[in-house]
Amino acid sequence: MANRPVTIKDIAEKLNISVSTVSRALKNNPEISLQTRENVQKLAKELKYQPNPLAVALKTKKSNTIGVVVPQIVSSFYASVVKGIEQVADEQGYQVFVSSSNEKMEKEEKNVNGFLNMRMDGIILSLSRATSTYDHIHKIQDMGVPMVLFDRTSKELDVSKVVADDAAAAYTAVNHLIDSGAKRVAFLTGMEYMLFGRNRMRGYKKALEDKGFSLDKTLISRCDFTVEGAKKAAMELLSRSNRPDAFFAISDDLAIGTIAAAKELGLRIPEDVAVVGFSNSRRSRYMEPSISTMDQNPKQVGREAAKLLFDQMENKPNAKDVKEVVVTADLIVRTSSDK
Amino acid sequence: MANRPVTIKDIAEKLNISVSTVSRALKNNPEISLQTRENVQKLAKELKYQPNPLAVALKTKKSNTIGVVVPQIVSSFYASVVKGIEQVADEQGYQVFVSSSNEKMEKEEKNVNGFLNMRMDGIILSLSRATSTYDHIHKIQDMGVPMVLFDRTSKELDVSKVVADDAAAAYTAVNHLIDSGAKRVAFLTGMEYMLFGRNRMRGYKKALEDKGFSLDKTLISRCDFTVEGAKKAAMELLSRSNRPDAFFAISDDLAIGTIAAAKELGLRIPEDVAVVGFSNSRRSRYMEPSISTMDQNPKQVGREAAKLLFDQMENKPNAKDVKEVVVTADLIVRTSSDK
DNA sequence: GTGAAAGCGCTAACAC
DNA sequence: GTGTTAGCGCTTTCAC
Repeated sequence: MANRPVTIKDIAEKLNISVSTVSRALKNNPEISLQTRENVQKLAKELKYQPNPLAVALKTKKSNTIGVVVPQIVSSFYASVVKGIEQVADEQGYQVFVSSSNEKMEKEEKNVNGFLNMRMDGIILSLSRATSTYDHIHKIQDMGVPMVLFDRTSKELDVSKVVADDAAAAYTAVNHLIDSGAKRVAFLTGMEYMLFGRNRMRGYKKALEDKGFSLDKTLISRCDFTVEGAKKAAMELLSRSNRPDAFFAISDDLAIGTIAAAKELGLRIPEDVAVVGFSNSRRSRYMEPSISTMDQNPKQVGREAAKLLFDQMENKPNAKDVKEVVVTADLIVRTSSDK
Repeated sequence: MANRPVTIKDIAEKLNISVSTVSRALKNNPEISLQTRENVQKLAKELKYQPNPLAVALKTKKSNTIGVVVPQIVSSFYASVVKGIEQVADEQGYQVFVSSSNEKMEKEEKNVNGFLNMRMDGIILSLSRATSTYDHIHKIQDMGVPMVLFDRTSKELDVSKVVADDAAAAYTAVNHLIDSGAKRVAFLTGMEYMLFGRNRMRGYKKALEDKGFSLDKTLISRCDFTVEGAKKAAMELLSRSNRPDAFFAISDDLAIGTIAAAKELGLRIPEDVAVVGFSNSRRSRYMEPSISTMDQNPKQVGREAAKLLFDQMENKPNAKDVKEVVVTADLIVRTSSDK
C-alpha cells in the first residue's frame, strides 16, 4: 500500500543521468540527444511517472489551473456556465476548479484566497448577493492574476466582464409576441430591486413603443418570485374583462405559474393567451411545449468568460484592456404540440 | 502591480530571527518564547502573510483539500450532494474542489489523476455512466488515499459507500398512497436497465404485498424518461375504464408528466388521482403543490460521504473498515392548495 | 529558546 | 549534450 509516487530523480538514477537531463528530456528539449530523450520517455511511461504539479507550480509560479467562484452550485444557470468554462479550458489544457460562495461574501473571500494561495493562473467569478466590499477582488488585481467577472458584476469594478443583455432579450421576446398577433402583452416580473427585472422591463417598454403600442401600466404585474406567486398574479390579470392575450414572464417559474393560471381558467395556450418565459434550464422548456422561451445561453457565457481569461493569460495584444462581452439570449419558439 | 506574496522569510528578516523560528512561532509552538511568538504573529497579520499551500503540501504531503468527482455538475442532485460535502469539510477546515466527468470515463480518470497529483487528502466520487474499468479507482487505493463512493457505486469495488435506499423510499411512498385511500396504485418507471428503477419497483411490490393487495401488472408502466413520455403513458393508464386512482412516479419528470395527463383529462389531483413523485430538486415540489414527493436527501448523502471520508483520514479505530451508509428519502406530504 | 541545514520535486541558469 | 547548482516556501530534525 501507499506506493510512493515516482519522481524525476528515480528516473535519473535508473538511467544514471542527472535530474536536469531527465527534466529536459521529458519536455522533448532538442538540446538533449534523441537517444536519451527516447530512453527517458520510455522509462517514464513504464514507471507511470506523473509530474508533481505542486513542485512545478512552486517553482514556476504557474499551476495550469483556473478557479471559478459561483454564488451557488445548485443552479442550472451557474452549472451551465461552468460547463462552458470547462469546455474551453479543456482545449487549452487547463484544469478547472469550482467552488461556491453560497451567496456569502465571507465564503467568497475564502474561496478567492484559496485560489490565490493555490497560485491558480486565473479566476472567473460571479459576485455573491452579499458582496458589498471589493478588497478581495482588488487583491486579485494587485497580484496580477487574470480575472473575469460574469453575470453578477459591478460597475465599480474595472475588470473584464461577461453579461447577458436582458433588455435586448426582452425586446426580442415581446416583439415575437406582438408579431404573433398579441395586442395586449402583460409583463410579469418580480421585486423592483432585481436588476435584471428592471432591464427586462426596459426591453418590454421599448418593444411596445417601437411597435406603436402605448404603455398600459395595468398590464405590468409584480409578484413574489415563485410559481405560486406568479399563478396568483396571472389569475388576477386573466380574470379581468379586458384580459391580456399574451404574457412575457421574466423567469421560468413565473412562466410556469402563468401557464397554471391559464389552464385553471380554461384558456388555451397559445390560442387564447400566448406566453414567453425566460429560462435557464431545459426542464421548463420541456414542461410546456406550447410556450416559447428565451434561453439565456449560460454555456455561452461561460465560454466567453473563459476566452477573455485566456486572452489575458496569453498576454495577447490589448489583452490587458478591460472588455465587456454581451451574450444575447436565444428565442426558442415552440409551436403548439399536436395532440 | 503583481505584488509578491509575503513569505516566512520576509518575516524572519524583518525580525532578525531565523525562518525556522518564524515557522514555529506561527504554529504557536510552546518551545518558542511567548514574546517571539507574539511578535511574529503580529507582524504576520500586518503583512497579511498567507502560507503558501503548495510549499506546505510539497513538504508535508498533505494539502488540506478534498476532491469531489461528479458525473455532471448540471444536476441539482449532485449539486446538493456537493453542498453537503462542503458543509462538513468546512467544519474540518478543509477546502473542497469539484470537477465533473461529464459521464465520460476518460474525463473521470483525468480528474482523479489531477486530484491525486495535487496530493488531495481524500476523494469522494460518483462513477460516470461510462465507467467500465476501475484502474483509476484502484490507483487511489494503492496510493493509500482515503476515498468514498456515493450514489453511482459498484459492488466490484471494495470501498466505503453512501447510497440511497430506493426500495425503502418507494415502500414509504406507496404506503402513503394506500393509507390515503388509494386502491389501485400505478407504478410509472423508465427503462429496465435503471438500477434505481428496479429497486423502487421492489419497494412498490413489497408495499402492495404488505398491505394485502395483489399485484396488478397492468398498473406498471414503462416510459422513456421524459415529461412527454410520462404524459403519454399516464394518459393511456388514465383512459382505461378501471383507471388507477394513484401514481407512484420514480422521477420528478415522470410525476410532472403524470400531472399533465391528469389535468388534460379533467381529473382532479389528488381527489381523483393521487400522485407521489420522486424528486431531487425543489422546483418540482413547488410546481404542483397538491402532490407529495419523496425527497432524496442529497445533502445528507454528501454529509455522510464526507463524514466517512474524514473518519478514514483521521485514522479512527476501524476507520479502514469498508462501510456502507444508507440514506433514506423523506416523504414530503403536501396537502391540496387552497384555491 | 533558537538557528542551521536538509530536503520535498522540480526548473533553469550557468558551466563545461 | 549533459551535469552542477541554486532555489521556489516551507517543515523538521539536530545542534547548541
